[in-house]
Amino acid sequence: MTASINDVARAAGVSASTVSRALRGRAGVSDEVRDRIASVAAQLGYTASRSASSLASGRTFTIGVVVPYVGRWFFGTVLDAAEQVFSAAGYDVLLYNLGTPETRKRFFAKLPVRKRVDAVLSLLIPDEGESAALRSLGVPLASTVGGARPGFTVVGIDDRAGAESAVRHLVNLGHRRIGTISGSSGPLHWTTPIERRRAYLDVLAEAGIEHDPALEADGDYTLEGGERAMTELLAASRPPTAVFAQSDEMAMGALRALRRHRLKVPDDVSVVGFDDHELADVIGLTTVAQPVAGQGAEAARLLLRQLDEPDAEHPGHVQMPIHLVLRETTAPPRPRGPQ
Amino acid sequence: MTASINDVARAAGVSASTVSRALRGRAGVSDEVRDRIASVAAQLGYTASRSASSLASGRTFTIGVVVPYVGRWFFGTVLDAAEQVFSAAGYDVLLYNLGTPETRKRFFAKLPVRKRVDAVLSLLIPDEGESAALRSLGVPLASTVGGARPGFTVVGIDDRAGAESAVRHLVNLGHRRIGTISGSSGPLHWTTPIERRRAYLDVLAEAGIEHDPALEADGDYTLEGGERAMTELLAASRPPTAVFAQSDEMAMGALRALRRHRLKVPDDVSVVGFDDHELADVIGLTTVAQPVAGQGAEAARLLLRQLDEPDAEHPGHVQMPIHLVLRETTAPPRPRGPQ
DNA sequence: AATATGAACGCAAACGCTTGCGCAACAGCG
DNA sequence: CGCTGTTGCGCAAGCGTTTGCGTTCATATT
Repeated sequence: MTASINDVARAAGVSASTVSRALRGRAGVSDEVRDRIASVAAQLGYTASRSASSLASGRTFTIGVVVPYVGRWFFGTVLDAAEQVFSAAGYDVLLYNLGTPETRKRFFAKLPVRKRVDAVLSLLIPDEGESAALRSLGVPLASTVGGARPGFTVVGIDDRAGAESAVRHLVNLGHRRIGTISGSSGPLHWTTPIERRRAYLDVLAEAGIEHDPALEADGDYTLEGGERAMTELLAASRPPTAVFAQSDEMAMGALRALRRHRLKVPDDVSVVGFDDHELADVIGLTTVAQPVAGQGAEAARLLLRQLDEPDAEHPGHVQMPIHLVLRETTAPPRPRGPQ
Repeated sequence: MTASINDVARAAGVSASTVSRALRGRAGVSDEVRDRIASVAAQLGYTASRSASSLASGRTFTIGVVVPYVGRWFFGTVLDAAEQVFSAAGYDVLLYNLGTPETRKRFFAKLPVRKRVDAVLSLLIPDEGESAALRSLGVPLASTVGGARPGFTVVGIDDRAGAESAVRHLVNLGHRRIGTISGSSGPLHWTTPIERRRAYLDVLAEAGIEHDPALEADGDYTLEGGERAMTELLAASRPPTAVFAQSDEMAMGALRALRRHRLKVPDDVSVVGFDDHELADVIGLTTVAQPVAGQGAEAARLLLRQLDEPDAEHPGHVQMPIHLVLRETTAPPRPRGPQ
């Protein structure tokens, strides 16, 4: 069918080993022979079979990337950036999309990446068992979400500081009834929602505002969840004048709910998000910006470095910068009548 | 390191061939032995090496998916849906993100998928040479974009009809100066922008409206491009009262531009998009809805069917339904003074 | 009872590479 | 001129599966 290494060897009048060495830039081949082999290979349209070469060498030149939802902006963007780094370095990307609990379970049970990848980049936070499963692969691991984890290189942001700046912004504007839409649900062992919520509580306490449980709702990190959560908050006996949504997509859901309730943003309710979604600017959403693509690229680079220098010292946790972006969904609370 | 088929064979007291047959459900193994092998394999945590098995069998159980930009909503969503179908069927997905001309060129020059995949799903429109390269792989091909192409199973929508319904909607509202933001740029041999533009021209003609070239601008299928294009249109001597943006992301860019110009939507300008982006609903964008995830899933299914029954008859082109979704960015034109 | 039939399993040859080792040939050295 | 190194290349043994074919043994057939 397609040309094999022996076809090339025969056509070039050398042995298969020389072809192998020549094409991969290994030493021990004269320039003349190397050129000849290269041209013959090109002419025959020869590409080494990845299966055969990885079987023989143990290297797969493939990176496994596991993602909760490729379709969501955050993950898509991280993946995009990471893929570019990997493919530029000659690695292929094997994608595992683990949206549902079943697919996730099946993935970690069968571990289809075993013997198939040189490293794994996880865009989801594995629980203890899942972490152990990944570690059992014996390859470098990285993650772009959550906090530091043994065996993983994780590049992330300071969730606490980011959330603090968001809530503090609302406090500084004069808000006292500040709600939050969190994303804590699901079986994810995710430090992110914990950190962000903690920051919310801390800033409130620091400002001397009493915490009202009726002002917290779960938005499941989705648009629809954000909408539901906002609706819940509005149903409180004393609804909030400002809301910190712990992701932009939930913030957008909140905006939708507010629109349905004929409430004006920011006049009636202020909203601040988290992520700086690509569309946050379009809708004028005030939010905490994090370098999403940057984290994907950085994680990919760190992984590659580990593959290149397995014995060197490698950072276990790097933090990327964040900053608050002021747009048009936050303003001082509407002056009230007799308070 | 990790267990091989011989370890399992030894532990189960059978030959490697029997293990192979047993684990893959092939005939010729008694139930008793099959069970024993299964339990031994589970105990040893054995997974067959994909490299070895595909080298021996010629099957890779891997699908190559090539995407222009994973980060963009449309492609991310298609990919998500397709991946689910593939992984449910036991196939892995090898992702190629071909955002830049260089990566794209390199991909088609080296064809890293050669001997690595059983089929290819392309979310970009290959030109003639690229199509030929893909066909040379000798595996089933599918695509979710553009029109019918020889050698490909393509699942798409009726772009012409969709665009017509969008423009006709604007006409019916009473608009006469209708602009369009197209996405024709780039070296993509893409029928989509051609079809959508054609529809735009046809409907104008059908309504007896003279075509004004100043009301066409290129938005490059991006948010920023849409914004630029809208700004251009507004600079026309007689700016449009309505705009048909040929994708939702460009429509969102247009909305941003309009906001910057302090123009009200839909009071001053109506906007209709195309795609029904997940956030279209949030911002109330009137648009032509197409089943994005549906197309990805359908294409994946068709590809799998071709792998299962290579000799059967397979459809070359399937069309999915579309419909106009009315929201809040379109309205009759503001009554003018002496016209 | 002899033979054909089929099921269950093992043998061994691929599959297409990589790589340690060996062997020339040649250069540099004293 | 012999000796040690170096360079360029081929040999052959893997890497871990799959699969065609052969063998054995129990069962069915005449």
